[in-house]
Amino acid sequence: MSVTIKDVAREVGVAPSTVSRTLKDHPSISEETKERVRKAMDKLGYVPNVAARNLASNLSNAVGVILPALGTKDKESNPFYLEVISAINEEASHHQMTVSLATGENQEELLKNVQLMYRQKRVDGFILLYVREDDQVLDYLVDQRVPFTIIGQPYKYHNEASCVDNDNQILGRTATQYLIDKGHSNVLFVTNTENENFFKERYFGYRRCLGEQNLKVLDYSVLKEASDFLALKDKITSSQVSACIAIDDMFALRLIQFIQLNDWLVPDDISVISFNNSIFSTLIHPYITSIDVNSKELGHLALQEFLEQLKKTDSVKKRIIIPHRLIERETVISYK
Amino acid sequence: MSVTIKDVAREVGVAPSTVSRTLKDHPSISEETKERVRKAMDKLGYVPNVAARNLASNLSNAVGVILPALGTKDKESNPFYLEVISAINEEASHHQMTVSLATGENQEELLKNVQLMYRQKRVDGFILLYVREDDQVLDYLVDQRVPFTIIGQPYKYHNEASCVDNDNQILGRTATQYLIDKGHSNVLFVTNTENENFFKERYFGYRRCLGEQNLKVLDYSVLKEASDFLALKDKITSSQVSACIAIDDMFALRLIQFIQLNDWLVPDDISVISFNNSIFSTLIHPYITSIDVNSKELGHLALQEFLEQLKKTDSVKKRIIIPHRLIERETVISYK
DNA sequence: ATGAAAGCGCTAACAG
DNA sequence: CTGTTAGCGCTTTCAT
Repeated sequence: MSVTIKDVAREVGVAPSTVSRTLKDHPSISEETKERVRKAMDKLGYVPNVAARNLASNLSNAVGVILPALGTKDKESNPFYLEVISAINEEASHHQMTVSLATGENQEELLKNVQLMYRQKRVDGFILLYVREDDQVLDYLVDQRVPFTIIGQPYKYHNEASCVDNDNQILGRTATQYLIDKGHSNVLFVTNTENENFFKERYFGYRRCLGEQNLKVLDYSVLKEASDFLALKDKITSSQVSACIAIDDMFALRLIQFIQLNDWLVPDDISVISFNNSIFSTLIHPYITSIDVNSKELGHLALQEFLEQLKKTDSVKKRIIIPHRLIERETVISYK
Repeated sequence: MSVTIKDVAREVGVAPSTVSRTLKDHPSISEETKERVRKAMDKLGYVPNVAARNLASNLSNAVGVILPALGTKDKESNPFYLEVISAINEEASHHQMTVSLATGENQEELLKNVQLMYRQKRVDGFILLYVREDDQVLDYLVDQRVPFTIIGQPYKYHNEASCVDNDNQILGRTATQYLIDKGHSNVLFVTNTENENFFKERYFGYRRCLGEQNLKVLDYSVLKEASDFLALKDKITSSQVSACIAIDDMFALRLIQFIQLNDWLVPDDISVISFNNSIFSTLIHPYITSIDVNSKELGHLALQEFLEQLKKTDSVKKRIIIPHRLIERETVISYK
């Protein structure tokens, strides 16, 4: 049926192992025979059978990408995930690897799927696209010494987890400093999620930035349910807030709407800056000034780092920081 | 290392083949021994090695999901894809299959990746998440008799392609009829894409619906670049348009913005209805009245249909239609 | 109803 | 530098 390593070997008049070695560019084969083998491969249209290779090498050449147990439609609609997945996939195909997805309706199901994928040897390890506290999936990976890398920063296992991430503290600081530079002195941090690690970090960056410059730092405000409306309005008025930092673009859109509902103008009365630079920031005017987290790069490097982990399981569990980029648009006014 | 079929066989005192047969619930094994084998599997924690299975059976138990060659950030941000992918993945895991992704920066790269995945036997076939004219990928699949099913409706190969889709003509008709029922008689179809099949179908549904009732049918309007602004404004004014059908939610958001820019109110002056019922329809007020295409169901059925194709390659290339659902929100006013 | 045995296509010692 | 060979774990005839 399809061309095998043996066919190629016969064609060239060498042993199958020689062909196999040529495939991996093994140093102990002479350039000359390698060349002859490669020619024959082309001629016969040889393509390695991954199943056979996997069985023999006990590797699957596949990486599992773990999505958060969705639940909320908000999460599933976040363009960030697909962007990162595409990036991982691109990079993976450059390394002759494929990516398989691990999803689940809830944590238990997700864990089950992850375990099965690994035990069936469908994947060599995983890249996690989320971080949460008390994550059984993460526990499993660490416990079983499954190779993995996280996009984000975990709550624990700081020395057992390799991760690729933005420096969210710096992100928070960058946003804050940008507003300060534009002449804002009463800056408020607004969010719809308090538990995510990236929120805590960004908020902390905000606090330190203001604190260091002896400017007024405000406790963050939550805007999630209708009951939060009044509190936020009061806060803005009483603290004479002139600028808000929103936890991400999608939320910023809602925040802007809230501001306008209260007869304030963006950016004339209140400026807004946010994170992610996703499609949401250029959906409607005023376009949102936002900090790009570089999702492509996150994906690419996550895969490369994962490959490192795979090569030597004992390799250092480093933490790779991806730079960001502030995109100026229409939601911040300058007082200088 | 890990438990194999042999270990189980030894434990029970049967031949490996008996264990293998139990795994597939082969009829020629007595229920009694099957039971004993299953017990032993549980006891030893046996998990089949897919690589071995794949090699022996020449099947990979994996399906490739082909994403459109992205290019535009708009496409990559469309939440529809991730929703469908998740749904496919869910269904796949219920059938002991995994999904691998096929992506590419452009058509050529995508084709290359698809071919490689298939020739390396990483996947048994594909599910396509897009449709385009003159698609080399589709040509390849049909030409090489690779099993596949399309989510959407292809331009050609009507008898060689199994597909799962909404009936976009009915969708267009549903939107139109809804507006008519609410007392609108001058309805305009607005889009930012003219080439996609789903646009053509929805627009055709719109035309037929109005035509059959002897109401005024208008040529569709395009709103893509700044140069389209004036034309659209004139059209609305001169044709006394009271309602617009937008090609999807994301676009509807932009359309609404355009309308408001011209000092019209939604829905007081102009009503809007759109398709997809994605996150974009409930992002900002007025929330958009939209037709849900049921992406979960699309994904689930696509996988099931793909499995059919896999079982018997010669099976009928049917076309499965997924029902839709109109979600009433805040962008359509009733004159009745 | 069950067992024996021959592969599936490739890798990786071990020889030479 | 290259060949020989013994598997990797499972499926699947062919016997019994």
